[in-house]
Amino acid sequence: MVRAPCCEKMGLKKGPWTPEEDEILVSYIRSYGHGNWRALPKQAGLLRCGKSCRLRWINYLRPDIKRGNFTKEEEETIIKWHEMLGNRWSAIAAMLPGRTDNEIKNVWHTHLKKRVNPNQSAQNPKRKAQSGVKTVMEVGPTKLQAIPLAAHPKLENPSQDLVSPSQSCSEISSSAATNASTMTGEINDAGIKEGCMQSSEELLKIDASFWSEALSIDDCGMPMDCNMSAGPPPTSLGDPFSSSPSNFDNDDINFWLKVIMEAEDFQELLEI
DNA sequence: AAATTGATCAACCGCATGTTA
DNA sequence: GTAACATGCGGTTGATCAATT
Repeated sequence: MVRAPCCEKMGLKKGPWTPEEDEILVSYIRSYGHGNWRALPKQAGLLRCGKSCRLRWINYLRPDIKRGNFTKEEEETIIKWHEMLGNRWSAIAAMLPGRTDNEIKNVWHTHLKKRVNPNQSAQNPKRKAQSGVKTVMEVGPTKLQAIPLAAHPKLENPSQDLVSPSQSCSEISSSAATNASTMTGEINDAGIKEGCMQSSEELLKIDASFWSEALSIDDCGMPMDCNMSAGPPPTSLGDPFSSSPSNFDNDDINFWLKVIMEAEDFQELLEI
């Protein structure tokens, strides 16, 4: 694969954004959206690379960004999910609507990791493999595959649906936040496309990006359109499912997510 | 008051992966 | 099947500010 040419060569600006630049970016995206980040700065008249624009928008200018200190609940949520997912900041961010992966990453490195490992320096991801500490996602695909399907709730109650497949993403975002903060609530299907999940084995191949994508709002700060009756989302926003056809069933997803989220720790998962 | 140290966080970088032609 | 391009992610850096000496 050939990398895209580096944008700095073109004499583009780097460093902190000025209020003027912010205004230009915001007003452009409000008017035209961001079909193509690479083309956006040129069209908007910004001397920035698309990557920089995207980052600025996502981490700072998006209308739904939540400002201010993290609450106790949010911090607990981060700790809990970090325990399970490792440094999958975008996936963790999906559990905290209004918070960005960058922000969460910063909070983790500045506050939370000290709280979790007071005697240790940060768990260096490059050393993670050596440490013997594995996250659910790392171990899951091998261990969790052994979970007997007989435990599947669908077999006991085929009509049990935890959430309507047509539930809007905004509802999903808020309920995801609730679930994430309590870590024990009912798990919804996070807007998963109806009928696209068919086998629980397939689910176990799932990566944390699923959490992020399925629960996330889009880059414009607007909830991604998960209501299938409304048709596919604009191609510019990307459809996490269209390019990677999955064969999962909503109940499978519900079940395994619930198992994972309700487990006190990973050991508990292994014992299931 | 000045210098030093530590904490914070916005922004950048490189890479992986997905998409398109 | 492959090259070119677009996007997203996680790690890291550096500027800034506050606290301490």
